[in-house]
Amino acid sequence: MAKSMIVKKHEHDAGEVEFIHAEKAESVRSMMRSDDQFFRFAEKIKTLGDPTRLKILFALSQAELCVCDIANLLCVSNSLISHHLRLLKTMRLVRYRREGKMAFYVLDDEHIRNIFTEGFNHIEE
Amino acid sequence: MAKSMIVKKHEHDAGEVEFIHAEKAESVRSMMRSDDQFFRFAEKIKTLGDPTRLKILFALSQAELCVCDIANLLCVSNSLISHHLRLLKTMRLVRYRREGKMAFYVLDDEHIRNIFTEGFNHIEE
DNA sequence: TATACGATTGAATATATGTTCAACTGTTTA
DNA sequence: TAAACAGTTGAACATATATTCAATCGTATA
Repeated sequence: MAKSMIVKKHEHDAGEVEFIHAEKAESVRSMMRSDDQFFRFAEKIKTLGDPTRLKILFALSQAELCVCDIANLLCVSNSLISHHLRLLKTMRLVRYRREGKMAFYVLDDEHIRNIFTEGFNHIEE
Repeated sequence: MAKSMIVKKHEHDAGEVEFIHAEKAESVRSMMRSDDQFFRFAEKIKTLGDPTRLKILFALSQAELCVCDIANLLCVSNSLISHHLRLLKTMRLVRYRREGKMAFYVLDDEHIRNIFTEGFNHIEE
């Protein structure tokens, strides 16, 4: 109903953080990992959170493929595949080998291979 | 060295897609899942690809907590937690229960609980 | 009943991210 | 040696996403 009325916050001693359920919350706090660990973990997961990259990884879990064939397979540009492969390479999820003017990529992460071979929609993260 | 010279593309019969390594590529193509499956899978993974949500899920894997305590625990606003919880609820990763003016949330996904209890940095997706 | 409080919501913002495009590299081959 | 080709790169763009802020809801309480 009414809004923006005068507000007089309940003054609380210091600037200390107050939990409503102190015991439980403190116990959880003691289990918490560092910000950095959560951040890095999230970065790794993000790498997998894109349909195009998932397709690439799935394809590379089936066979060693050159950039060109991956692009045709997914019906997208060479350039796009190359961009994604760079990221996947940085994250050490794929490995590559040069042969003449071609570059052959393979999946280089057994955990991801398992996700795909173990049914895909079955485990589903 | 030089650039933008006249280009005469090698004309190839029809508009058919051509693989460089036809046999391998066709075999991989036959294993491919639908766009929709990749898309939905990626959506689920994306939900986990954020540090704040990971922290929330980890906290809720340790105990049932109210929004307010989660916010204090992570040193972020109530509002932010609420936004994230809505998404997590939509994705059926958390469950909640109302009690008076408070809402208590818990983790509602055993697979995620395993990821956390099995070492966190050990499996690391 | 008016105020406080926990929680939710929507709009606004800033930033991150996927995709496209054009230019370029290095290798092959005609 | 010049053209074709596989692949890479950086800038530009559009969209998605996380976070903030102010307003609001419903419940409790002084």
